[in-house]
Amino acid sequence: MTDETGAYHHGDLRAALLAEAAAMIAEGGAASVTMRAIGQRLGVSRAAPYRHFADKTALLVAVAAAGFDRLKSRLQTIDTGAPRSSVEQLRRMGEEYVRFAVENPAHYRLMYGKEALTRQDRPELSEAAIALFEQLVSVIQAHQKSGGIKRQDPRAQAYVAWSAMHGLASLWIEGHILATDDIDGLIRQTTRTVLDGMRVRRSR
Amino acid sequence: MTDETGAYHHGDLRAALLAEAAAMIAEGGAASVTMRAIGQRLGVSRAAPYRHFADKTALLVAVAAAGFDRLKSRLQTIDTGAPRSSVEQLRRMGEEYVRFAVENPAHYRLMYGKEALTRQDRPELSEAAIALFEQLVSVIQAHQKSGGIKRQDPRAQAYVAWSAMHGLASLWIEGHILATDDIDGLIRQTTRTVLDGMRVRRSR
DNA sequence: CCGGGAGTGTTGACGATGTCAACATACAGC
DNA sequence: GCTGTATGTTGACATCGTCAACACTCCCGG
Repeated sequence: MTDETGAYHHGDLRAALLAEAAAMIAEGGAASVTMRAIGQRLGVSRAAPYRHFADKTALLVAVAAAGFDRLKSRLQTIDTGAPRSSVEQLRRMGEEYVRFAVENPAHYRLMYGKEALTRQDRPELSEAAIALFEQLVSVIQAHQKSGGIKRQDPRAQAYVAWSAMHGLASLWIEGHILATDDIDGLIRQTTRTVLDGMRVRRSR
Repeated sequence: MTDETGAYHHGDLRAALLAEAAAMIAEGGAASVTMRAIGQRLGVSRAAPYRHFADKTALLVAVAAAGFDRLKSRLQTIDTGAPRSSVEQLRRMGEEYVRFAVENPAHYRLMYGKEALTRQDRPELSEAAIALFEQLVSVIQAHQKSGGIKRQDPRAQAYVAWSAMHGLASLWIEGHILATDDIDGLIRQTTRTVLDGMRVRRSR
């Protein structure tokens, strides 16, 4: 073995904790993650996780940050999977963003639910979110250059787009959207509306 | 006394619990609300709240629902405060929505944070949120008739607008928006972008 | 007027949970 | 092989939500 993370008694408990916590979140929500429960599922004692994470919050923050990384990778695939010429691609990224949330509701909730995590700043989590945001900014800048969307502050535009997608994902996850049957249609309409508002056009 | 809620020993503990819980949420977040703490602050025992609310969740749900009511009233003021002729009014409603969230971050978080509240359906909370949504639908319908915005499914359009506003509020509250200095400008840009995407126009 | 019942509040207790200190074990490098 | 450190375990404690048993207060019917 001799991984860089170490593999003493258990054999890389740190990675196992991250995976098991993510699994438990998917099964029963973040509230179901208990130091005792996760230890039991991994065959270690309740205090074992404290050798790898300062406290329960640190573990959850790490899981949440991993979620941001996964989401970013998924969007990156779309970003590089087609030419940046058409705003169509930006639209697909938005759709993929919401789809990730719909497929991983509890994980997504954890990523954005600061209340459950901390009242202090958790740099690890902030950085992961910022990386995602910067990716979006870069795509928007590219589309500004190609003339697809208005040449405003790209960061502000990125916040607007992010807000719309995150809001839709959040409302859906919390059960506030009753158009249960056609979430895909709603996702499309949301991306189209926002992009239309960002597009270059003659009138007005 | 002889209120409809009763005023026996304490003198309307139920109302006091709601008010005190809201105050504690504003001061220290929803996590700081403890049955023991709230009892102590009101000079009653830790079990006294259980005579008025089935459990802690029920209390928090009631507080959250009250938040939806307050928010709805606030938007209603704008809705009725000016003629519905201009979409300008819809824009102001959106801005007011986000402003409410920014001014009451912990309360807003509670309103939308299902995780902290329940895994079952809480009809009281759902109904309060739906009432808010229906208000938005009605305003949008009015603007469709006056020709300001596209004649699409008004509910779908309401979801889009709600998503954008809620998303912006949520991102801001969770500290993901670093343009700390000019939140008002960002709010304005968000409402304008979404409304532009919903507007009737010649091109395209 | 008064006695009982319902509404309201209190106390004691229990199980679950996060966390720490003290202790035990196993691996790595000398 | 020995020693130190990384890793894991156990016991304990404080806090929390919640319930059962009890106590008090008010109102209403006789």
